[in-house]
Amino acid sequence: MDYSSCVDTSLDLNISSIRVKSEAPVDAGRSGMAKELKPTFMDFQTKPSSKEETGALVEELNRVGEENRKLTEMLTVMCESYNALRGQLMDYMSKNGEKDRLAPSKKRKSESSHNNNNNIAMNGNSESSSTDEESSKKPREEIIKDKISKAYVRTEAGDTSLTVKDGYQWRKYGQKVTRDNPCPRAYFKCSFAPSCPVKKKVQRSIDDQSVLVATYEGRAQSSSSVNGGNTSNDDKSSKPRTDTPEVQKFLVEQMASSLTKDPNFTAALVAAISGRMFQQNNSEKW
DNA sequence: CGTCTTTGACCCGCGC
DNA sequence: GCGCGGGTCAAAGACG
Repeated sequence: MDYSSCVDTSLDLNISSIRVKSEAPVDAGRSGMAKELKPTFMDFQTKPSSKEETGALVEELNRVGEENRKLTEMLTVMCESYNALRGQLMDYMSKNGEKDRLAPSKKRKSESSHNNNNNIAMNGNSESSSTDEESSKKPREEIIKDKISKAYVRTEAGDTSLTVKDGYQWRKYGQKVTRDNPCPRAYFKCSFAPSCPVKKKVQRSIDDQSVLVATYEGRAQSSSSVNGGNTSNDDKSSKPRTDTPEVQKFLVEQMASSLTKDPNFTAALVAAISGRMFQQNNSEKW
């Protein structure tokens, strides 16, 4: 699931509360839960003050580790649920979007009608169907080539740049002010492979100028992965390899940071966890 | 020195 | 055929 381009990156998944009685320095919040436990554990082993204390700390560590494992499981379940919901939303949007498209505008590019989508959407599937209408006019090769998806990225208030940090290398080759939006639109090509056909357009939303609308155009690979990342589908031919540890780490960090920054998500997570714990306590009692 | 960004000019499709 | 508008090119400058 690649939502790296529709999120911002400032959050830390840090578990400072878990670092019980440890003076281990914070690891810049980048290494994730399991790794952050290590320094604590090492401290316990190298500086045992007494057997009782060590035993208690190890017990605490085990308990925290178990909690960590449960939280991970819950997070996995939530991600799956989120993906399922997202799929349903995409279906719904593609159906509605089709209605909207059929009505107006014979213009070759009808992008403005999609600006009112919410800022978390990356509606690759619905957009890709937009070529159907034009299929009678376009040359065959273009029909095959076109696969469009959008990403909505909220930016900082003072950030005037048209850059979307999606983890990939783009070369800007043009900028244009369009008629329907006073904010300039920037055109990017993949700079990873010169022959790569994938392109990206970035423009601020006319409704909310703190939101960048990134439109990805390019041929999708046949593997329609279920990872929820439409962008990743589009860019496979252009991107650096996504199976490298660096890229995977980057994506994980992006995902974690965006999820934890979203107040709705954290609220839902807290509710889910507390609900789960409550449920668990009850089931243990009964 | 290589890479990236900027920006005016140019190309092309579409509507009138 | 002409004008408009979106998309692309490419020279020049900036930057590391």
